[in-house]
Amino acid sequence: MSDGDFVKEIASKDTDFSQWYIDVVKKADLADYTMVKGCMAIKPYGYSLWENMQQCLDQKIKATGHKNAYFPLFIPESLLTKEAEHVEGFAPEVAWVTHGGNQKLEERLAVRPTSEAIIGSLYSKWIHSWRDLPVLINQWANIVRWEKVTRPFLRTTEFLWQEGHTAHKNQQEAEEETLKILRIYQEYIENDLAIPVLIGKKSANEKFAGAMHTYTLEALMGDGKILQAGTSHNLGQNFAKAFDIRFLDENQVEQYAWTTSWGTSTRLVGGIIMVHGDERGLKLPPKVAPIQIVIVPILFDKSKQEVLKKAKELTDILAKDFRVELDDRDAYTPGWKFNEWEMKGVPIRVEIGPRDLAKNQVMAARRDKMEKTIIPENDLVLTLKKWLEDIQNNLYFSAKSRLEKNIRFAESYDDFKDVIEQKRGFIKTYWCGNSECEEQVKNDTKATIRCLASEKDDDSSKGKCIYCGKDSKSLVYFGRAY
RNA sequence: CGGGGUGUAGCGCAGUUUGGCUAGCGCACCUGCUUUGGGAGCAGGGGGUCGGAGGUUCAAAUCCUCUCACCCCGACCA
Repeated sequence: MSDGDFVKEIASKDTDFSQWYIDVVKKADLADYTMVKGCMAIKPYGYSLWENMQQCLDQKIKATGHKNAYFPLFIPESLLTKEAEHVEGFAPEVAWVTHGGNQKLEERLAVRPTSEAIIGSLYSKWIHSWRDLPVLINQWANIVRWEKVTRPFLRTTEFLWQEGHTAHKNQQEAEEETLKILRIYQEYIENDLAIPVLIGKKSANEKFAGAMHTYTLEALMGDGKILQAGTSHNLGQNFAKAFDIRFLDENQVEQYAWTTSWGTSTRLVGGIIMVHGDERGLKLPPKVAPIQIVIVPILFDKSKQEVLKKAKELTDILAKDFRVELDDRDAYTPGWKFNEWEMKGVPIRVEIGPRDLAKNQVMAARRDKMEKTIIPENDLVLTLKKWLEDIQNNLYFSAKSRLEKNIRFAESYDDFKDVIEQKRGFIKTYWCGNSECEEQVKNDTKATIRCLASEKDDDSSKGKCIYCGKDSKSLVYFGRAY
């Protein structure tokens, strides 16, 4: 039997990836469209997934000495415009508040597209001495960016994220922070979300507006396109100078602080869908799945009461170790439920019916491999625990092997264009460091430099630029990005 | 902003060319009975005024004018 026999509600992943993506978002009950373009409602199942993701990352952020805080949604125009490169980068996508009630405001207010400006202006009040540093703050917040093309989770007008903002007493400490966060992000995205990433520095064209440099994590999606999964910026003293964040150091010398900022967003929900999903729908990594195990009782008239009773007992037992749900809805047949929970990506399904009752066993099915196995009741908790770990690893390693197969080396620009047209994925190649070459490649192929693989004096950087043929400064990864 | 397309029930669509009975179908929804180990069956039922405004006509989902929204391609773009 082919998948087509089962999948009645979602488009084919192979032939129509973007429709498949939209279908999964809607049918798995993650989110819904609203009256405002680009603004989605995140439904309970999707939000629960986000909450689990938040929790995983929040723990890691806090474990490294950062504290959460909250800053305002509105940023006065005069504040936003203080860092020139920053404004220029964000101006086209800022939403403005011009009226309070019926009264026109003296100065219009930006709805934050990111919070460097508002936080920078406050840090200037809070930081006076080297003893005040470092300041290590993170906030979970919503952000608005007026994008022309929007897609649920991947690029929405309003989205949820965390943004860290830190201030340090010297360049080195700021750089260490930037890299520490990069590693935390990598751990979170690879271990918790099971999404393998390539990490590295951004080119000047692609770095954050106003940053000294940006580190990024780049992930391969199911259609060969690349998703930027998170970024960590070393802002140097640019923002400290713009927002006047100064302190007296140990030697009584006045200095500007060195700041960093870093963020990951609900976009990663889109990443989870596009990395792990298949023809049947979502496939969720156990560590963040809202429901890890669903129990479907198989009900016949004669045995209904006993089976339900047993199913409830099992649910209570499993609830001590897992996020578990009993699906005792009467209106749907087991087959219908199987398909629905598969679409929603629940890692493990446990079936219990009269046959199992008699033998003190259950039937269990894994979403990742679509295998059904009988498990004796006595072994249940241990087996399921092992399965969840297994599924988590399996998702990661299959994604990892897909990633590795989709990093290709391009010898010539013709090769490069062929690969981008036909296979996509990452292309590893040399680059001279000139923005114009990067720009030309983008115009020709829509591919951009996702990140640098190595730089300058490193031997591995030596080669000829893929576009102009001159000596290269860097080995880089190109790809078409979301 | 340029080119193309689509708006009829929650979703997907037919009907529009050639105006005419109470605007129809599938899925979903509600009620009841029978069912339930891979998307159940039968019976009954609720829901739309045809994107909006104006016009032509005895009569408009259908023809005309204007307008709005959305989608695709291009341009733009963390």
